This record gives sequence, structure tokens and C-alpha cells, in this order.
Amino acid sequence: MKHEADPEDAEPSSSTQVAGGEAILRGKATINDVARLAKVSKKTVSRVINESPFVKQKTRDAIKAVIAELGFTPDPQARALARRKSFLVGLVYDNPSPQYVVNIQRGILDALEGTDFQLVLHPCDRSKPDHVARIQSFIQQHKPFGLILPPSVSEDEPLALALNEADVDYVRIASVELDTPSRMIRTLDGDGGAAAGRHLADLGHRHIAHIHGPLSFRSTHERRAGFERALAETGLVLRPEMAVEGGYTFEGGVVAAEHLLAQPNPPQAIFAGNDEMATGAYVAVRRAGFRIPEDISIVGFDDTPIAGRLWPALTTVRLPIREMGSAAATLLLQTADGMTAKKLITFSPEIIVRGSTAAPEAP
Amino acid sequence: MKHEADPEDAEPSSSTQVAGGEAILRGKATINDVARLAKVSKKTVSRVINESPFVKQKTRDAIKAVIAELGFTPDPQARALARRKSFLVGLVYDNPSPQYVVNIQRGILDALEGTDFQLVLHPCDRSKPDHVARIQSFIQQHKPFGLILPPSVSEDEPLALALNEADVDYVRIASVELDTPSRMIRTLDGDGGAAAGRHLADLGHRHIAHIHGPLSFRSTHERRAGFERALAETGLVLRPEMAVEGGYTFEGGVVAAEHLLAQPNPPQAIFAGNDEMATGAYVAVRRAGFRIPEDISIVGFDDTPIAGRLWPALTTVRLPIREMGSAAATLLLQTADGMTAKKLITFSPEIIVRGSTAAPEAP
DNA sequence: TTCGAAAATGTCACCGGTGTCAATCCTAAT
DNA sequence: ATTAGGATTGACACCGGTGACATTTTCGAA
Repeated sequence: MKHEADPEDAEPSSSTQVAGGEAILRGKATINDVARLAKVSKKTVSRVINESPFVKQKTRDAIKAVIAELGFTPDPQARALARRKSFLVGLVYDNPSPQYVVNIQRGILDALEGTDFQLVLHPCDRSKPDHVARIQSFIQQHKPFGLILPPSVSEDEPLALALNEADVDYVRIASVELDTPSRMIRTLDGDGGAAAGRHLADLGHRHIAHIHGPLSFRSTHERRAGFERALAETGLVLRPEMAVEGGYTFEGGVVAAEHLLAQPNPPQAIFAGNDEMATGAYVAVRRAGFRIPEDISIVGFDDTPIAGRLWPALTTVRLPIREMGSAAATLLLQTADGMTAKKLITFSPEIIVRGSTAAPEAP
Repeated sequence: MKHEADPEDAEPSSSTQVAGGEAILRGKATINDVARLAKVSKKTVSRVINESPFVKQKTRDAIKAVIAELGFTPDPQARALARRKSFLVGLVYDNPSPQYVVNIQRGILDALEGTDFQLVLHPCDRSKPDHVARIQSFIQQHKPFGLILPPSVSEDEPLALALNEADVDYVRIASVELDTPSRMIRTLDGDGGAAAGRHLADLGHRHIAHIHGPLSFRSTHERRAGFERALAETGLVLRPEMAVEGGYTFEGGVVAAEHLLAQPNPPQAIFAGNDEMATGAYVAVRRAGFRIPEDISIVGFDDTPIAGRLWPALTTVRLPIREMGSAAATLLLQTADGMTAKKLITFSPEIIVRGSTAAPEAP
């Protein structure tokens, strides 16, 4: 394939002379090179890059051809500087469960693949008083295109407020709205809790306990409320002494389950607010000498990989975490596309029945 | 505190007029503002920011004072553009174990905290033929300051070669050197394998099996070699039919263990090349009706969180993964500091004895 | 006191894009 | 043919720093 012959239209900018059969140095061309070769101003090239509708089709095609030929890629840093907005998507998280975080990451990366955006990690410690300030300064400095906030960061009202003030877009992943309006991926945690309750009730359990997360998490209440609702439908109630907090952690789950088992009338079934705590419950139950599921049934929540790795495998409520991450990123990017941005996408949980639940044995 | 009175030295650049008692807009000042207030050229300010030694102490102090007063922070994008080098550290990974990845991430973030660098995730699929090209284009576009390569990406010789060509710094986390010299965090996987072997031998086991990772991973061979070496010291040998591949995955571990147990003379103890496979072995062993550790002892490798969550808890070989991630990032950043960059940091594994191993029961 | 080299500091273009607004090109209506 | 008004395109400054090199200080040695 021949290039045009104009003697001036030669090589991409920097007059690097390279010996003989050099591999085409794709990718190092700049917008100026493209403009020169296409015989238009760099501004027009810029318009094409940014898909401005105000470029004649013919011009656009010509420029695109040059871009392809040169393997031109706009420089993210330069663009960021000029626009005062980088191509970074920040994942701001503070979640006790690594599995959860990894899956969210994967989902986001799925959605970001092929775009110009990069995922940067920004863990945050909500127990520190300056956590909001830190995030603000991150935003001021790096000017991320947007943020994704999974729980429990997503439930931080002061943070949401600060974010609305700041110049960032963000998407929350949470089970409930905040007072501050914002775009979000909503999970129907209540339905999940209900599914768990119904499953146990259907199996014939009558004496059921619950290990819940920290009271400061909205999801804790959602899951429990759904659970109690389902029990109520069968005429059951969750007795106060059968509801214990497990902090959403493995260790918390162990302690909580031990507490339950130490009572005069231990439960036949336990619904843990997440898989981590359910895993802890496994340990406590075994230590106490009970069998799963023959003596005690256990249900978890999240369906993290560990659920399938336990023995017997854990019956749990699955949230499509990876898909949620992906949806969150997609939602975030819609602003970029100028598309009519949806405000809310809802995901429903689904109960995955495995080996940790069974009908209670006849006494 | 009063400012100087010169009528011109007023507000930071952009003549935004704000009504009355505005909160001091810290952080939005630019290098020009600093230069003006400090009555020096922006270049000198730049020198201070970059800790150039060629600035008089007095000047430096004055400028630092202004920087502090203004809450000035240099703009990463602008710096990146001018230097042709961004402030991103890329984590290029392709690891079947999410736990591993998360811990590496944490370690890196520990080290990056307080610096100007940000961590960006760059998963990569080594099974795709263009994976090196993709990474190259990532580098060309985003000009990351450096990359961190955990296994198995760290064992990719072609990638290392390409990286040496490209304009990036990188640190490998691996158990062995590559032909291409590079800075690295080395783990003595062989010693870990040996520790596992010694532990089982010391307990009195004589009939021991091994589930190893993919043959394409160097660590697979390292771990196995160390293991066999330790057995040899006790006069034991790993019989060929007692060594099965488990692909470093849970499912692979299940299948491999089933294979071992189906043999006419099943092993008394199993050393799995990582915790994922050990977890799989748990399931297979249970399914086959054996007890852990009474009938069969199991040892893992990595000490990922799941090890402590199993019942009984898994005896395993621990690598300080988080610390390794941190060390890798620190090593990478040393170039920035102009410090004498170390080339190699070695981490030794340590066996963590928990409940999954015991002396074989008298037959 | 004078001079020269080292130490400090400044100048100015440039990194590779985008925003603003003016200039030019078209097309249909007059 | 002429012209108004929208469609295209271009000119130019600017985003906020850094690199290369010039200029000015500074200070000990002559």
C-alpha cells in the first residue's frame, strides 16, 4: 500500500530517523501527525476522536483512515489535563469480604475493557474520622471520571453528600436509597432474606436462628427484615435471643454461633447474613459436635466462592456480584456516552440450595 | 495571620470572585500561584516539588511555606504529560486465586499510601496470543510508572523481554529468576515444599501423595522439588502414581484427590501445591468417607484466608503475600527516590500447623 | 579587589490534547 | 443570483507542569 506522495506529508512528528526496515512504530503518533496527514486542523481530529456530530461524514472517514493507518491513540494524560477530568474510575471500598471486592473488581473490569478507562483502587477506612476528606482530596488531585461505591461505603450518607458537592460522578451499589439522591445498583436484600427464611421454613424447621451483620449496615436490616417476613408467613417468629450479631466476619460468625449453641434450646437452623459468618458457624457447629445438615442446617448470603468449597457445600443466597459491578461501571460510563442515563438498576437475589440444609431429623 | 500586603499578590489565579466568608479553597492552587506568592519562577517551585538538591535552603523553606498555606498539590496529569510518565502503578495479574490477588493488592496499597502513586488493575489472560501486545499498548498509552507482576505473569519470559524493550520499570514476584534479568521479590517455594514434606514425615507418615499445580508454572516444580528433597532426607520417595496435577484450582484439587483415593493403596497424607487444591482435597476425602486428619492428613500452601476457615483448619505453608506486595511496590518506587535500588528481596515460607495433620493412626 | 567555577534561578518552548469563538462553507429560501 | 442561518472547520490560547539551556548569584581562591 502506497502513501500519498506529497514530500512534506512524511513521517509522524519527531524526526526520529530509524534504519531500514523498521517495524512500523504504531501508537506513538500524536494528534498533530494525524491532522497533518489528513490535512485538517487538530481540532477537527479532536472532534472525530470525541465523536462530535459536527463533522462531515467524508472528513470523518478520511481522518479515521489516517488514525487507523498511524495506529494513533489519544494520550489520556493530555486529554485529562485539558478536560480537567481523568480517565480513571475509582473503586472506593471498605468491605470485610475480599471475595466480594474481587468480584466487584472483575465486574467493573469487564465493563471497562475496551474503553479508555482504567480502574484504580481506593480503599477507605470508614472508622477514621477523615475518610471523607481523604476521598475528597483524591478526587481533587486525580479528577477521576467517576467512582463506584460498593457497600458499606455506599451507605455513607456524609460521603454521598460530599460527593455531590465535588465534581464527580458516582454509582452506588446498595440495598437502599440514601437521602441524597444518586444513581445506584440496587440489590433486593430483603427478598434474599425472605428466600432464606422460606427455604428453611419449607424444609420444616421451626426453631430458627439468625446471625446478622453490624447494625450500622443497611443490608443487615434488609436481610433480617425479609427473613422475618418470610418466617411470619409460616407463623414463625424470630425470637430475640435467636438473633445475634456476627459483624459480617468469620470470627464474628464463630462467636455468634457458639453463643446460639450454648443456649438451653439451641436452634435447628441458622441463617447467617453472609457467607463469611456462615463459614464461622460451620466451625462452631462442628466444634460443638453437631453435624451439618443432619443436626443443624445453615444458610449463608452472597454465594462467594467459599460457599462451594465448604463441606457440605453451603446453601446460600446469591447476588450476582460480578454482574453488579459490571452494571455499575456501565451506568457510570453512560454519562460519557451522553446516553439517557438510567438512574437505577435492580438485581434480585436467588437462593442456591446445596448440601448444608436439610429437613430436621425427627427427634 | 496576615498575608503580605502587596496589592497584586492576592488570590490564587483564576479570578473567581466568591461571596464573603468563603471556605479557603485549598488544593485548587497551581504552581503559578505558588510561584507568584513566593516571588520565584515556577521552575524553582517545580524543583522544590521534585526535591531537587539545587535549591537554596532558604528559598526552599519559603516556597514550602507558601505551598502549605495554599494547600497546593501538583496536578498528576500535568506532570505525567510533561514527563511522559504517569503516576500509575499497574498490577498485571492472571492468577486463579482471588485471595492471592487481593493480598498482593493490599500490600501494594500499603506501600503506595501517602505517595502520589495510584494502583491500577490490569488483568491479563495469558492464554490469549496477544496478551503481550495488550500490555504493551497499555504501557504506550498510559505510560505507567511501573508494573508489578505476581505469578504466573511473572514467569512469562516473552513478556519480560517485551517489558525490557518498553519504557517501564517492573518488579516480578516469583520463585525463580528468568533469563531476562529484572528486579524481583523472590519466594523460596522450594523451602516451603520441604517444610511440608518434613512435617508429614516427622508425624510418621510413610505413604504420602502430592497434588501439584500446572507444569507450566515454575512454582509447581519448586514446591515439588523441595517436597521430594525433604522426603528423601527421611528415606522416602514420592511414587509417580502419587503425584497428580490439580491445576491450582479447587475443582482440580477435587479431581486429583479422587484419583489418589481411588487407587488400590490410597495415601495417608496429601500435600497440595496450594490451598485451593487442598480445599478440593477436603471435599474429595470427605466424599470418600475418610476423616481429616484421623484417616488422611492434608497440607496446603499459601495460607490464604480459607485455610483458617476450613474444618479442621488447614495446616499450610505461609507466604507473607501482603508483605511481598508491599515490598514489590517499595522496590519499584525506589527508582523514583533515586536510592540505590536493590535488585532482589527474598521471602521465606513458614509452615503453619493447624488441625488437618496428625500422626497416622495405628492400623 | 577581582575572577572563575559552582550554585541558584530564570526563560521559554513544549508535552498532546480541548474550549472558545471566529471564519468559512453549504443549502434552501427569496 | 442572492442571502440568511445552520453546518463545518480552523485559529489560538490554555490546561499545569517539566526539560534544556541561559543567566545571575555566590563565594572561595588568586
